[in-house]
Amino acid sequence: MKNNQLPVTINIPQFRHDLITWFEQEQRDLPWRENQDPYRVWVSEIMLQQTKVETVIPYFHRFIQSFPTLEALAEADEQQVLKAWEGLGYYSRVRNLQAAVREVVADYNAKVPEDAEQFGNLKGVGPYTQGAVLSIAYGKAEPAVDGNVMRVLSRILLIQEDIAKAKTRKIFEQAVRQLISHENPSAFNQGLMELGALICTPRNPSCLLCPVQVHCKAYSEGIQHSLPVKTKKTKQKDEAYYVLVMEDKDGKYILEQRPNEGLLAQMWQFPMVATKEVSENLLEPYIMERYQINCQSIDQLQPVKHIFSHIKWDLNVIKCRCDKLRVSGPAQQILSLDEIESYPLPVSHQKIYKQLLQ
DNA sequence: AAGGCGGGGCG
DNA sequence: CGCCCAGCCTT
Repeated sequence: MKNNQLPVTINIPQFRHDLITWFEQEQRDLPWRENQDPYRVWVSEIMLQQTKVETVIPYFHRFIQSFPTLEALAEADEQQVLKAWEGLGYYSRVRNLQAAVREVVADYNAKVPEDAEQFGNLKGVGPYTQGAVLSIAYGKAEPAVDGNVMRVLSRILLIQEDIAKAKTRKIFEQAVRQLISHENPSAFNQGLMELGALICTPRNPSCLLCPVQVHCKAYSEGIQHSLPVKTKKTKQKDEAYYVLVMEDKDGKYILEQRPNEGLLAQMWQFPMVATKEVSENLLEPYIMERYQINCQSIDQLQPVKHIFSHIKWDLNVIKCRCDKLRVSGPAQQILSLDEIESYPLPVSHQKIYKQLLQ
């Protein structure tokens, strides 16, 4: 192994002590901190990926209530699992999680493996989640480097590498391996993240309240605001669709399931067609040809704009009153408003659904 | 190494 | 508006 570690020149024992003492004093009372059940810790870590704590809390309660144990989740209906995740985003997280717990039941006698390699090879478990679950649930001294940790340590240790680059994470993992408390890896890792969430925030960090201020090189040089260095910029694509809300005389609607892969995989929606595929005045014949359905009338509902991290959707919502609906494929259903309630819809289509309720 | 993959909240 | 959030997977 090459000895190219960055110089960690802070007082390590003092830093550990200051961080852990602060964490034990100031940590938030969060539902996944009630105990160290590896399953609950695991669920929380998946939910918290790219998602704020306040957003996760209600989802965590509902999810654990519906699927209290690893076995319960393994045996659950996939649609119900997806429904429990509805609105949380990044839906592959929960499909991977269920696949992984099924793996644990099949291969590890329904016990979350303590072995880093075994746990890390499970679906949806990357380097961060691996270290987080193993340290928090099992007390293993493994690094758990997320965005918080990179921000906090970039400031304390004055690390100027671009955190948008994939290999940079390894630098921080090496730093954590030198810093981490072997007596209490859980409090150390959670302390770094809690510090990032409460004190060492992206903008306007509260350095005057920081329990490890005396260790912080960025603060001592007054450059905490310019760290971490991050280059990646997002460019969004614009996409415009007609959303076809086809309603029959019984107040039922056609819903279709999205493909198994890609954006909003396996979620349900009102049928959509890209506006560039058909001009608005030809929608009726299009519906006739594509869905074999005769429209009696066409109305515009409130248009919906929806922003993803990488796409902007402009949804032109068209309500078609139809004499009789029919499905034109296995991925379609004719459903009442009540029945739609039990299907997982992306937020953009929940907005449309809410219009129909009025 | 870079891009796809949600949704919400903040300045 | 752009940025960030307890990231992972595919190419």
